Amino acid sequence: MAFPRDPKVLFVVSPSMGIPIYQQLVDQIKRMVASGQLAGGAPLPSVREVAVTLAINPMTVSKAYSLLETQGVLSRRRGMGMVVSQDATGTQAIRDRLALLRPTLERAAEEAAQLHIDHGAAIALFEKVLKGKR
Amino acid sequence: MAFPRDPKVLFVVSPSMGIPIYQQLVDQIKRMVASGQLAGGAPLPSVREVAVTLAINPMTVSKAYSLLETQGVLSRRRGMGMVVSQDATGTQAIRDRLALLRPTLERAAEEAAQLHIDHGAAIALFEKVLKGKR
Amino acid sequence: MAFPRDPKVLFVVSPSMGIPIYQQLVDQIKRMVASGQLAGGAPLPSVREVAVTLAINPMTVSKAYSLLETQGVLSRRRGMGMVVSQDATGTQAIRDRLALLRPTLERAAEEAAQLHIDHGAAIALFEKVLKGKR
Amino acid sequence: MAFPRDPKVLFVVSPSMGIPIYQQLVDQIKRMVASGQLAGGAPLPSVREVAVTLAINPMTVSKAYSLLETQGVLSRRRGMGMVVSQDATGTQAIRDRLALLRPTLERAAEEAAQLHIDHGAAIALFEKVLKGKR
DNA sequence: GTGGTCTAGACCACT
DNA sequence: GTGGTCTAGACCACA
Repeated sequence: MAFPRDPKVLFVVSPSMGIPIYQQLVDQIKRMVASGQLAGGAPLPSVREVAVTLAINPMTVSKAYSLLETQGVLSRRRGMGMVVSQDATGTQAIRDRLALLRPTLERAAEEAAQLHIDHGAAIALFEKVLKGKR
Repeated sequence: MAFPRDPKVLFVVSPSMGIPIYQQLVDQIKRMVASGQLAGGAPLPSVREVAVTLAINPMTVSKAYSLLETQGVLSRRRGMGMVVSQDATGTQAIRDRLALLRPTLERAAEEAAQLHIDHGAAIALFEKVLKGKR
Repeated sequence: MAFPRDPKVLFVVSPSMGIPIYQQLVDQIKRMVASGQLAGGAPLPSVREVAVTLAINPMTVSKAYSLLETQGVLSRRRGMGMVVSQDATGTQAIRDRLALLRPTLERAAEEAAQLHIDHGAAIALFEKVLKGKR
Repeated sequence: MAFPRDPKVLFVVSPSMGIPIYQQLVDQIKRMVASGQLAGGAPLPSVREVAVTLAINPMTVSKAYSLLETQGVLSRRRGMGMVVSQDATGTQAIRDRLALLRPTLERAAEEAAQLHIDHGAAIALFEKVLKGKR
């Protein structure tokens, strides 16, 4: 049990949703890194563990991890599985949390424009939704 | 009291984008109905016409129209083309423009929460993005 | 006004239903002949009149009349429009009302079999539906 | 506890008949779900398999499956094929076998009324037809 | 003229 | 392996 502490990381996926499972994992891990929930060097649960827990295909988890490795967010520690990169350029880029939020807001702005919803109404709705979140 | 001839309805699609063409058409028509640009009873350009104009396959257009028909947004006038449903429940649901915008904003709120971005910062970013739209 | 009495015949069609309009007209007229509501020699409303009343295309009415003429149910009286055939073989065949009802019941029996509904339950449901009709 | 492998599900279609092939498939699968022959979670033969077996185009099969998915009868397991929805509202509605039979019987009752056929005669004919089915 | 159906075959995304 | 998307082109039914 000399492993680097129990990685109490939990992922959630919604199968049969529009977004691919591997993509949901990638986004989720990025957000956890950005918010500091996953610090540099922190270990990630093994591919097999995630696969069993979420009842998904191991290859799907592997694809997510590989993608994040390519992007420099995760590193492969031989014999120890994946860990969050210490301060690689990849991780650096993710630290800008606003940048991660922007794409979705841009899509919302696009939709608002096409629906002829003015800025005030759109912002009001966003505020309402944010408050409803908790 | 003649019918609004020459349906000057124009669609735009971005091929080679991630979103399927038929889906782009579906979303676009829904927004046009929602914004009142396409009123109840308004005729839609024929499948062939759209296909030629956008240089896509008629079946792709047909698929979009069929989907909208099952959703109650469009009605088929046998041998006479498609028209926007008069006041079907489907169309009704679409009339609420804010409701159409909400899902995306909810996703944004969800992401903001996971990123530990506070409400003020999120709203500020949304305002910035909205202004950037034009 | 020397026309053979006002043909108080009324047709009903449900547009945007599965069954073609001309077919609905054909079936309806056959049933009216079978039940005696339209006796031999009785005049039918003109193509134009039916088309205007039901707000459908005259060609559709014409197609129904022509089909019935081919089948010997109607006859074309020059200058007088269509009338029910006096006792042509076509009309004769229609006089068997049960035969007209049979196809639909056969389809029902087919469906009941595929649904594994036994005869007793199917008949019980039919009785219930018949009583509900009035 | 292994999944019910070898889905011995067989479909039959009559090409060159009036009813579209995809519609025949849809109806057939609905009846199989209704009669319990296809339980919730049961896997369906792959699009390609059905296409080869019935010697029809994969897209035709795909269209049937897609329709049943939008109706909530089937679910897509990403990359793993289609299965019968566990207990979706769509499936639920189908479980009532009598309800599936009713529309046809109502049409028959309607026709009987228009033909002035009394209830007794109509039921007698239905019994006769049912017996003739086997 | 309208939309609907089907085919044959290619390519892509997900697991 | 799975289903999804799109194409090009043919034929049919309806009004």
